[in-house]
Amino acid sequence: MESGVIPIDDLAGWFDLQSTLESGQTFRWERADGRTYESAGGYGGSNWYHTTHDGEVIRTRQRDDRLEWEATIDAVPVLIDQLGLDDDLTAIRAAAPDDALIQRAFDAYRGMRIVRDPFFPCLIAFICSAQMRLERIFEMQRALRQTYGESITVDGTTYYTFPTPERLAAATERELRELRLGYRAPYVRESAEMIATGSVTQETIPDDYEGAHDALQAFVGVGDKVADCVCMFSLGHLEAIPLDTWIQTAIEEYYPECDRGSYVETADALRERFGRYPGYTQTYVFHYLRAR
DNA sequence: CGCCAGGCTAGCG
DNA sequence: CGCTAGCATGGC
Repeated sequence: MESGVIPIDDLAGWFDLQSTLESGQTFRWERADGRTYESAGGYGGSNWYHTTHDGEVIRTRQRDDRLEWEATIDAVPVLIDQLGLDDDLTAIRAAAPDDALIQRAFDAYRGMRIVRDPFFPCLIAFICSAQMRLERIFEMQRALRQTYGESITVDGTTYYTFPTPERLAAATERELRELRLGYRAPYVRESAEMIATGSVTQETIPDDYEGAHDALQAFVGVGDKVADCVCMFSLGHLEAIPLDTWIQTAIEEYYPECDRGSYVETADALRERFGRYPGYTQTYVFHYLRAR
């Protein structure tokens, strides 16, 4: 394995690996101790995480101002791209609206960044996310990897890639239900099939946010909210504001005048309140409300 | 037991 | 268009 260090002092606005990976943005990084989501360690912990990318294994952990990595490739460009290390978090933090809830959320998780996941695993994870707790979404993705992914053994440890669209399309609904995907099983299978057959793919999704938000809903199991999650956590549209149950609660309690009835109009109204980087504000507020 | 969790689909008016 | 029943599973 190759290895290296990314100095965090070189990044604008600090970095926190644990809150970035355990805030419900991504479900493709496993913590080496096998646990997930705030259990054991608390934020700023120095746990190892691992994932696979293009058939290569990447491990990383943070120790204070050093992001250490070990991988079967040079992981630096992958980490920079997928962990948002190029985002100017100093400017994003400075532009956060002067609003009590938003300021508290940004202060609570300094260094949390928005991930950029590969398209297919992101799509499948958020199709699975409907009416599910974060821990269960993670368990479902792990089950998909271990059942349909390819195994890679490095230094005596076995890792699993995320399955290809073709492999998931070839699974049966019954098999997917046996992995406890519930009513999401046919959504996963059919959406994978759409990509495998080429009827809708990442390449057919428009480049602009609104076009992408609409086009993604051609997939089965993808509505306004899941489309916004894929826009933000894979396609880089940081103006997306997924309206989930936690954000709906925030609207009721803090921004009732933003409730315009429909999803799109409410999201537009909330964008006016969330400042220059709406997706970052949304991600911090979501995580703050959910994890407090 | 009931309620809820990063909602969506299909069917109706 | 908007509205709603039904949908799997597991934690509390």
